[in-house]
Amino acid sequence: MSERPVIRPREKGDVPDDPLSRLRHSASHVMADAVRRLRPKAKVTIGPAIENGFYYDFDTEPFAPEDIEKIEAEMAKIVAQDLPFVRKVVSRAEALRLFADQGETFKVEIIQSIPEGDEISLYQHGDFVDLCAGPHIERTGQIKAFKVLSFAGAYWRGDERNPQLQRVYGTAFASKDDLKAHLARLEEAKRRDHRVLGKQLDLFSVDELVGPGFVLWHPKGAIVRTVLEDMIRRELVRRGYQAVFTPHVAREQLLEKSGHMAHYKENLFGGMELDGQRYLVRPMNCPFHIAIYRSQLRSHRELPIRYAELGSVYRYERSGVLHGLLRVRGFTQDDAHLFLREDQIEEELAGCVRFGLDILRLFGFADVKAFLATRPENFMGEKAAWDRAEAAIRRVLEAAGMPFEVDEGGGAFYGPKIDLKIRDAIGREWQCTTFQLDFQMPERFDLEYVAPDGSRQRPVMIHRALFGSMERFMAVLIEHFAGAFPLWLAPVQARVLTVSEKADVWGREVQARLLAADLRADADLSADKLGAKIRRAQMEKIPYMLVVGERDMAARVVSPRTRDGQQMPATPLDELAQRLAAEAVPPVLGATPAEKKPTG
RNA sequence: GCCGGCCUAGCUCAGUGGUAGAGCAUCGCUUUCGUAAAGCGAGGGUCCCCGGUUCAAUCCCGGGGGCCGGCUCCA
Repeated sequence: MSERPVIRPREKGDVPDDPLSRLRHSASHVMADAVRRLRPKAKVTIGPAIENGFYYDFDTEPFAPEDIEKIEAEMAKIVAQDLPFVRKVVSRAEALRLFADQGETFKVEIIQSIPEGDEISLYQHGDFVDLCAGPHIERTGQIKAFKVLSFAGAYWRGDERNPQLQRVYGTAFASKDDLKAHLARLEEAKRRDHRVLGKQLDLFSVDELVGPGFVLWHPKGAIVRTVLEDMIRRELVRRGYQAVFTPHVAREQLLEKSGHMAHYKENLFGGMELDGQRYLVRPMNCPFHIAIYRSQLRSHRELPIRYAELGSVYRYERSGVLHGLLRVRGFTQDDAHLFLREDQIEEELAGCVRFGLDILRLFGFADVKAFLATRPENFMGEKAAWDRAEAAIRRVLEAAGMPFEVDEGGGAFYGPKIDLKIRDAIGREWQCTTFQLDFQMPERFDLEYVAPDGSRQRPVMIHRALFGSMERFMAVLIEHFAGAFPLWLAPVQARVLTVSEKADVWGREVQARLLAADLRADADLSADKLGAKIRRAQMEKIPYMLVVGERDMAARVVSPRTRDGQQMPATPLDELAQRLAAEAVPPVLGATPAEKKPTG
């Protein structure tokens, strides 16, 4: 099963034509004009509006950071001139001549790729003419709020075999306030960056010596992960899954059989040869679970079989793509493989979707969208089976009342799949959960079960992961909660803060009582003043700060304060311990699962 | 992998062709304090690594590594 990428909002294909996109598209023309004024030799290519702004790609020398202001200043002049955008339809020959004369070889290439018979239009403002389908705003003066954001290398037509161009990113909004709000959102996202918070909160690190893309979970990060894992394990049992453990290394033949050697070779990690045998570190768990399935003859009565494992896998990812916990080279999937009869597809998928939604809701991810990827050109297996499977998926999603989009032909060659996308606290979308139907692996491994009539039948597989990977989900959670984990997840749930040394005895007793109530509690008995202790605890985003001074000690109470700065009335220790313990229990999942236990 | 930027104390960052600094953290002493930083003092550096230029390199040049923004990729 693949670890799915983050879906960063991005336009592709169709040209959007809402007013804001139109404004941004026009702003990209103005930017291209500005760059051409600054660098007459720069060749222009394309410059579309995108989700939160626009970009334009140029064939020119790389830009330097100080070019941002220069380009902005030049753009401001063009805006101030309030030039009209003029549309003009020209013949193919005219267009070709115009851009060829200017040496705009990329534009010439674009014109040549426009289907014969399509209208070719130009948009001009001032002296700047661009090949463009439009539409645009009326005048440059309408661009009231814009900003050049960054530079990047980008390949011509997005193909890395093509020359690399210089991309300039910018954004534009209808008003200065909107722009300001957007820049504030960018700041907020930066503030929540899991890489920054991971360091500040001492959750994890990546060490150059250990290797890029390999995560070291520090004690506090390990607590969060353990809580998540415990919750998963508990739910797996409730839903009829069986936990298995399998090795992280295997003989090369296993991955040859699974097709990974052929289809996944460039991502395989660390081959080694021992005793004349070649071994590889695993990039996926499925072949191992399949090996367990194959260890004995299976009856139709046993199905569905659901093997689950928090399976660590290693994949070589190109160095430039690594990113915090979101894109790593070693990670642990909350993986499971279901082996079923074809007539069980619908019910099992429904169970998977329910399971996934239940889990996601625990973290406050209520806005979940599904994406159904259907049969691609080079599909494997029988068309009729695909049709049945896709129909089953649609029924499942409809029954679950889930909005879903269809990605026609976007499925893997071995089967259709469903991905769930969640929206986090500041509106960004992430994809973690995935369910993939697989007709191919059972074939490759010649999996069978004995049908009621005694015949040997081939099972279908479902690969599924709910968190996707522990690493990725952790990153999403850190950013979603901005590091302030809910009580049940917080590495330190409560910290005792003594006002002075005189309360140390009581402070220790309070901590002991909390520990006895299964709370993750520590105590700050340092010689610092209370204000400093509070500040430290605040920065660690500890949910409860329990202030104890001499007054509290005398009354056998504690004075709690929450991390949102709220002071609560002094509370007797026992009462507080019970209350916090009750509040710290991991949330219970929804309806009792309907899945039946596999018969043993 | 590709384009660009960056790498200085544990962390965040100043800085210079003549081998280096701040704040926080750490350690010691003083302070015993009631809701977001008490005071004083001390220790701490292969200025990412390897080569080159130079009388002299943390600084300039070349190569390598890592990180960051993108691109490409993510069966």
